[in-house]
This record gives sequence, C-alpha cells and structure tokens, in this order.
Amino acid sequence: MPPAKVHIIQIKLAPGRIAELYALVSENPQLMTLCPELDQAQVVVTGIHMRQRLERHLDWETAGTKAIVTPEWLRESAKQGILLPYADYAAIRGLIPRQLDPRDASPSILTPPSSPEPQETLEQPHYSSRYACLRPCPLESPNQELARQLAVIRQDRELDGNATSALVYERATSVIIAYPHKITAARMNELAKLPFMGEKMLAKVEEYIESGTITESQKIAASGRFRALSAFTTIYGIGPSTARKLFDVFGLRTFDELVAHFSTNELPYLNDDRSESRIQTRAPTLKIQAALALREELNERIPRTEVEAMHSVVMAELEQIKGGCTGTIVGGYRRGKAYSNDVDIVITHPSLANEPSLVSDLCEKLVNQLFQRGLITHLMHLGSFLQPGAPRHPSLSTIEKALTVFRLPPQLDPRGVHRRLDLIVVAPETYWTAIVGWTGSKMFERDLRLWAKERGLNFDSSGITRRSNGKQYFPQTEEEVFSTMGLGYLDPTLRNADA
DNA sequence: CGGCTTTACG
DNA sequence: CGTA
DNA sequence: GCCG
Repeated sequence: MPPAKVHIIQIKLAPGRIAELYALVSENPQLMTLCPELDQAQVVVTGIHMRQRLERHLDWETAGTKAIVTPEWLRESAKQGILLPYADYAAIRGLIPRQLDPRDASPSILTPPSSPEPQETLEQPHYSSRYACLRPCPLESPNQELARQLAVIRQDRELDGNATSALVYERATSVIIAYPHKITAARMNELAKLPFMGEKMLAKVEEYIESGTITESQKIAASGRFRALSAFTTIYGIGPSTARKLFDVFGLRTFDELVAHFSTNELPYLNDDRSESRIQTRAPTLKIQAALALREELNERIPRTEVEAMHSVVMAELEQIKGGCTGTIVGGYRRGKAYSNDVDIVITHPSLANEPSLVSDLCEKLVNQLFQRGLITHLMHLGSFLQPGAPRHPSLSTIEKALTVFRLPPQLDPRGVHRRLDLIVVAPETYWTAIVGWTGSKMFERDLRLWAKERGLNFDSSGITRRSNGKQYFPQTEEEVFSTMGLGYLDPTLRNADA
C-alpha cells in the first residue's frame, strides 16, 4: 500500500502542534506523505469538530470520500508505525471516516467533478526546506538557547558590516529554530543533512551541545566594542556604520556621551530643518536627538492588549475620514507574539480600487488627522504623492506607508508611552500581498522573494508579477498568495523564521 | 566562483 | 546610510 | 559561510 496522502488543516490547531504534526508526517515517509492540496488528500487531519466549520474548507460530499480525523490519529499512527483505523479517530460527529481503498490510492483522483484545472502540486512545507517560507516555524523552539548564541555571532558580523557572513548565521539559526526536536549529540547526523549546516556551523553546534556555550559567542558578548555598538544601534536612525563611526572616530562609549555628541551634531542626512520656521501642520521628523530621548520608550515592548487598543483608536479616526475601511494588524502581532516591538496596520477600502491617488490621499489624511489629535507625535516617512511627470508607471503605486511615532490618548494610557506605528494604505487588489508582505518575519519574506525570483516571479507587497512579461497576479485570499507562487500555505503563527 | 530580497524615501 |  |  502506498503512503497515505495526508493534508493538515492548520486552523484550530496551536502553532506548536502544527509544526509537530508536520514533523511526524515527514518522519514517516513509508506511512504517509504530505498533500498540500486538500482536494487530493485521502486523509485530512483537523482540530475542527463542527460540521459547519469543516464546510468552510471542504464540501460535505467531498468530506465523505476522505478520512477526516483528529491529530491523535496522526500522533498514534506515527508512534506505532502503522496507519491506525480512521473510524477510531473521527474528527466530526456524524461523519464516519472512510477507510481507504488501496485501489484508488495511486491514480491522482478518480472522481473529480469539481477540479477543473490540473493545477500543479504545491511545494509542501517541511522543516528541512532550504527556504524559510517553506519551514513551519512556531514562536517557541526547543533550541532557543542555541539560536540565541548563534544570533550573537550574526549580530557581530552585522555590526562589522559583514552582511554576507551575517546572512549565513541568520539562515542557519532559522533552520535550527524550525527543527522540531531538541538538538542532541544523537541528532547531529540528522542536523548535518539540513540546509546551511556546513562544517563551521556544525562545529559550533557541537561545541554548544558538549559545553553549553559557544566560545566565539561568549567572547563577542564580553567585548566592549560589541556591547557599545549593540547599544548604539538600539537608537532609531543609528545603524552599524554610524555606530562604528561614533565608537571608532568620536570615541563615544555611553549613552550620556551620545547625548552630548548629538546636542551639537546631527547626522547630515537627517539635518533637514527647512520646515522649522513654518507653523507646524505636519508631524516633525524624528531626529537622532529625539530618538535618543525616546529610546527607552520606543524599545519597550507592546503587549497585545495595547496593540489592539492602538488599532481601535486608529480605526475610529479612520471611520471619520472614510467609512467602511478595514484595518488589519500585521507584523509580529499577527504571528502570535505576546509582545510587539511596533505596530503595523494594513488599511484598505473598496473605493481605492485602481485609484493610486486615493490611496495616497487617504494615507495623508489619516496621518494629518492623527497628528491634529495629538496621537502621532513624529513622522519618519510618508509615501510619495506620485508627482506627475517624473515617476515611471509600473502600474502606479497602489500602496503607501507612513512610519510614525504614536501615543495612546491619556484615558487609554496614562503613561503616554511613545510607540512605533506603521500605517500601510493599499488598494484592495493588493490587499492580500500586502498582508503577506507585512506579516513577516524578515527571513520569511526574504526567502519568499528568493523563491519567487527563482521561479520567474517577482513578489512584493503590492503584487506578484511575472518577470518575463510583467503579467500581474492579484490573489483574492492569503492562501492564493501562496498557491500562486506554488507554495503550500503556512499559518501566520508559523512564519517566525527569525531568531 | 557568483549569489545571497527588495527598493523608494528622507 | 538607515528604515520598512 | 554555504549553495548551485
């Protein structure tokens, strides 16, 4: 009997559990294989128990042709090394899972009344994939501490301006946190088969297993220069290059020295004071001095309840400008993080369809109104207003962003902590690519673009285009964003590919 | 040995 | 150069 | 530093 084709419905399953289930399937190839297409699956593993809920994914008649089972079936089958009877693990009351007939296992599908297109199969997510966008990666990993120590080396390379070396550690770390088992000496053989695990990386992992620490990480973490550069780059607007200059050229070591330095100096490319004399109708730009003063607040993490409060406040103001907008919180919040570093909201409205000028209008109006209300205190970036004449016309810009500093009104936050808030306004046709593009994580997005590029596509937040002919795709659901690029779907909570 | 995501804005 |  |  060929392996059973198993599809996992991610909805209603905890992120950690989803990753575990994927791992179980992958580890038992003789028993079962992953099937990214629900239509073609023989066995469907789901946490759903209600018929109506299931019917959002699968029509009732089709469901009757498959075995719809609970995750326990998968776990027990993997443990015992056999395909256990489906009927004992029915997920839905009143739907007896069908026992598979070996005869219809091999041909792809026997009765496909509702499968018009051949639709090539999607690449299935797996922790051994070379692409972060194909590795299910929950927030918590059994290898958190190892990842943390490797991340020290990565950051050191980054601070030294060695982006390429940093990238390797970033990728290796990403693979390690997607690996669903605690890495031990017994697992080294398997680890060595994973992508980006080369000679040097494995040596470091081995050292960690044996001693609990990586010498190089320890040494870096103890270095005064590393500590200073890390501290300096926590300030918004100071990156590796500026931090090195401040340390090496100006000899600065502490925040107090930074404050003194910037009370008489400003970075040249942030030194635009032309608006100073005019009456302030626009939020001031955040310059280094202000960023230094706000450093502690901006680095304070934001609990989910407060992220939601910020969203509510923004949506209430938006409703006054244009009724019926939708605004979705993306970023780390959408990936399930308990605390966020900033808040990203993707906003759209039906009337913005194919109207780039309305997109930027709405973005500007929203920012102005929030500034008038005292809610936005600083502005780092406002999307351009597509000047007639100069700009090119790659389908115009149907996406605008405003990078801001925001404070909740005193009733909602007596402390009035300054928070980073990004507002992204998009036309409805680019809504779903914007959602995927702004949900992250960073490594996930990089590999999404790399995957697309290697397949002749270009992915960005404002759409998917074929590189050869410029043909544009506008997916109508998040799943469609993935399937358009030939990727199996991954729940947002499984896109935590960064250390 | 070349490539490593993407690219406009300030 | 720094940021998303 | 690792991959193709």
